[in-house]
Amino acid sequence: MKTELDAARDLSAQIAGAIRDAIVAGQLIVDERLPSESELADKFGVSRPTVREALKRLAAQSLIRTQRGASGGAFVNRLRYEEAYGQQITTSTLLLSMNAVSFETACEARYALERACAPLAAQRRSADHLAAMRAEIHRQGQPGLSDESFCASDVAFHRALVDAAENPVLSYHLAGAVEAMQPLMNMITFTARDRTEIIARHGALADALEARDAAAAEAALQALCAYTIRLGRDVAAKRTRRTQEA
Amino acid sequence: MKTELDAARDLSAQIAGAIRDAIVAGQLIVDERLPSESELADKFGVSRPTVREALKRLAAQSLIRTQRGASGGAFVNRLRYEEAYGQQITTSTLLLSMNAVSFETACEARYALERACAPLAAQRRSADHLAAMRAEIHRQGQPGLSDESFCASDVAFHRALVDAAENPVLSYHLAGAVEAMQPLMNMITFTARDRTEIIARHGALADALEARDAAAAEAALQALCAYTIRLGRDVAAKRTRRTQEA
DNA sequence: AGAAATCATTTGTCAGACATTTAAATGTAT
DNA sequence: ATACATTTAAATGTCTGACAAATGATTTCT
Repeated sequence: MKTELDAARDLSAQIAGAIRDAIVAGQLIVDERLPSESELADKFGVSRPTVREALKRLAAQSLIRTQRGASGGAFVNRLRYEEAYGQQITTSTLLLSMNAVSFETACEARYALERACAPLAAQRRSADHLAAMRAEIHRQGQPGLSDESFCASDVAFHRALVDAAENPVLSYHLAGAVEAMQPLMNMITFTARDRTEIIARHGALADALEARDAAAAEAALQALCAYTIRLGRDVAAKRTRRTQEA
Repeated sequence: MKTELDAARDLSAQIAGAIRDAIVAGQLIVDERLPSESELADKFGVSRPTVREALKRLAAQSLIRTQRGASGGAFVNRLRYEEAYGQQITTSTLLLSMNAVSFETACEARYALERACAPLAAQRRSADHLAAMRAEIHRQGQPGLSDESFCASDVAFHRALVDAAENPVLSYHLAGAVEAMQPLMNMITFTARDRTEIIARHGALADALEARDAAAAEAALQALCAYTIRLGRDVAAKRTRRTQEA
């Protein structure tokens, strides 16, 4: 039934797959202890190092955690949003850098996704969310702020927007999209005028949420998207010109 | 600088982290070969099994691939969308099941995200995308279709919608959201009337895309979302009633 | 009874060996 | 000289056995 597919894979990959399937299928529930490495080795007919490699694969995906000592072992891990965020961000970042995704494509995706949050955020935003956004806007206006810090604050601002939608599933999916943009954004040099423009848009967005005006929020995001893509185009154009000169 | 954080982790986790950082930072480029396991063992001052565990961790995240034989070894893997999809879907599915996310929350997130695709899909949809959607609609209308197949077709329909936006980054982020809903959807029993209703909405959505009418597409999605959440509520209500009876 | 010491279990790590795969080098025959 | 077969070397895959370290349970001593 499975030998055709499995034959091509390492034993540790097969074992990891079998255990993962059991977890996904709910045969192993959260916090349940797996058999010890020796027992697993016997069960699968392999040596302990092979079992360990399989377990490390699962640990890398946060599917299990291990504990040493008596009554230790490998336990099915409750996948928390915070852990999933990290992996999601790493994967998204690498996807962008390794596949030479254009700034425009990534930017379009990011703002499209944020736009999805706008109506919910307008409806549910708390005073805390608004305060967080205003704080970042203030930060972005401070003189002497490095481009990198400006980008970091931009990310924090947008994450506050996403969190304002009060939907953890949405926050999870957007974490990657928002954070993965940061390396791309860091390639942009923001002039004082650029910053003023962006800060104004952020202000408009915060105002819209405060007024619970979904349409205005979407419009602000749309404008922000267009402006950011324009900035990206300028950078690309400058680089092309420089390359041609050289 | 790092010893405080590293001290708590296994050697294999530290080594995997070091290599991962090098990949993310671009110090190791795609298709570049890592030193052999023996060389890595020397370099990090650990044994080969420990290095292997570290490499398996990275392999589990598709960051590297290994090849046997002469001139084999571990190579930095180009993270492809297809591979990333799979991990994304597994993670999303587990996040939903392990954190007892309500059907409503997941559904809301999914449709909010799809709504983000609607304007782009309306603008860029090709004849192929439309054909794929129509085909799934036709499939959904066939008598004798199991609930499971109906759900699978629903997923295929929505993925066609997402792909119609012609933005791979968007497709990637939505893959998890759409696919992870399937197990939750499978818990619903669709009556003939439910199906008729859903198929009508799907038809309206396809019509809107064909007419390149973004607003109509968003409206259709909104309606579909509301209807699906209602179905979920009914199921939950029935289950509660049954539990109380018992 | 309470604290200390011991024990048993389990993961973490190491060393060395052999099996298997694969590409390159070598040799051979046409 | 080219084409094919053979050998070789390098690398990963796997196994065995061992010891270290952590940790909860047990026993012992006060």
